[in-house]
Amino acid sequence: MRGLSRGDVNKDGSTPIYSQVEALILDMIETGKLSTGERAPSEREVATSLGISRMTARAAISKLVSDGYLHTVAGKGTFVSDPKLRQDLLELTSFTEDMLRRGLRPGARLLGLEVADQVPLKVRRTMGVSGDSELISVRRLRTADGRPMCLETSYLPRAKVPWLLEEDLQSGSLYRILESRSIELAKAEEHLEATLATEEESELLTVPAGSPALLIERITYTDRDEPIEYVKSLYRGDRYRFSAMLFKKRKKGGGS
Amino acid sequence: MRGLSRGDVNKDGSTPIYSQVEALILDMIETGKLSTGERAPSEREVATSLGISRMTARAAISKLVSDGYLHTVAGKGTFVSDPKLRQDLLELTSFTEDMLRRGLRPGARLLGLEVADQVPLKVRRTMGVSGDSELISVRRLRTADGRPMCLETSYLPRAKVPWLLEEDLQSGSLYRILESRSIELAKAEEHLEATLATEEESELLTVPAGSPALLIERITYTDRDEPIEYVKSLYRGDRYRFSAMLFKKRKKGGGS
DNA sequence: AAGTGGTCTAGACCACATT
DNA sequence: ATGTGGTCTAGACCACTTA
Repeated sequence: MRGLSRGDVNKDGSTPIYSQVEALILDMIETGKLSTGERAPSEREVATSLGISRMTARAAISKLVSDGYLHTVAGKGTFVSDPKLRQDLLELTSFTEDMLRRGLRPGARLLGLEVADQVPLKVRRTMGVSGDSELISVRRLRTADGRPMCLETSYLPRAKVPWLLEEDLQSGSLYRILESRSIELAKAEEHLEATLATEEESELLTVPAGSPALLIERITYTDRDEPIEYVKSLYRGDRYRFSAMLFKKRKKGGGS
Repeated sequence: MRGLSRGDVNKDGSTPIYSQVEALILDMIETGKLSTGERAPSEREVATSLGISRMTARAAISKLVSDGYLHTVAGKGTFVSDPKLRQDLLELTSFTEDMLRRGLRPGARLLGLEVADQVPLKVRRTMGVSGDSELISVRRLRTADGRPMCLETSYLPRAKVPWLLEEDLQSGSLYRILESRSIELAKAEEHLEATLATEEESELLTVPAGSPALLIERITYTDRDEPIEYVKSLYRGDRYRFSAMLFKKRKKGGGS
């Protein structure tokens, strides 16, 4: 299989070999050297042509399978999946990343940044704090291409982000700020429901009162499973669409 | 670590060892033998106590990690994740399963089952058919505990499910019917948006006209990446909430 | 120093597909 | 008969954390 040769992987570098292989195959897919439905090089081909172990090649391919780029058929081979099935659905992103991905220019108008002293019980419980003044709240009107997209209220634990009150939340992405402080976000639980914008909300979002809106509640966790952020976002129903990829779980007991 | 001994795995059976190990550890978590935040047995412990290779033990643990039951910390160990983070979010389920999981009794009222001859272009394209009469449409009012929950319109390729017109879609789950015919569903792409119920829709859903509703579009694929179903569902905004778990992807090349 | 997860090797046998 | 993915082994070295 042309395109894969021993020189393509660096065994001494700090980057794991399987990650390099993953990037190599991904590149072949994205540049069209491998097209949809086509058979990808087999595990053994990848292993021998790159001079690595089959298990290492397999690790790379497995990752691409779980990310939706490839799918395997036992006895036949590994095939390139339909691009529709490998869209970056269900990836945890910031509003900023989300908008950029949609081809829109993200923006923010800061409505409030303060130590919160009247936090709903539900939020306090979720964030694992008991008293008042333990959370910082950020309220922002998020814009896309300059026009209102959603109304966002975040709560973060003061103990973990005491420096937040000094940050510039007008322009920057909150998630990028957190990462620059070595707070690694790992996953988030989201709940979505359809609702109507109240009078105040519709005014800020510049839509008629009673317009449909998508209410998204998100609890973000760090790589140590600690809740780091509770966000309630109200998106304009006419401008926003949420996408996700759902997977079927295997049955227990070897049935399937 | 008590609870894991050589007799617990069957090396001759048809069930892979790592699946058995996965089930064993999962059981320890669900029965409380391992509680939230506690350290799970290490890869080497599992391997030696069960008399298997470390790589096999690791395969089982990796699966549980990717399913959200455990999380690893390099150099420290593997820990049991918060139950909130391992809820079955983002799993592909039928309406029937979904309702049962929410503790509601699912039901259906068949509104239409026919060969569809006026299918929107978008649906035809998605399903990969060109002409008319190649899709079967199913329109049902779905109920939960006897009260209307959503209005569901499905399109399936006639060529793949010619027997569908004879099926009982009043009581049974469509997905269970497909599975009984050896059609394995693997994943689905979903798009959600907030909207308002039209007059006809609100009447069927027994809500006031102009009520908020969650519009869900789903395209379901088989394990061979073939689209098998296109569904448009309109859920009552006051009764339904969609949940998902989002994960952060790793950065490439150590740039971060 | 000892234990942990992260990575990697060089083999092996199996069931299944294709030729 | 050959090639494929699926599974499994019995080692190995590394960076990291904890004691």
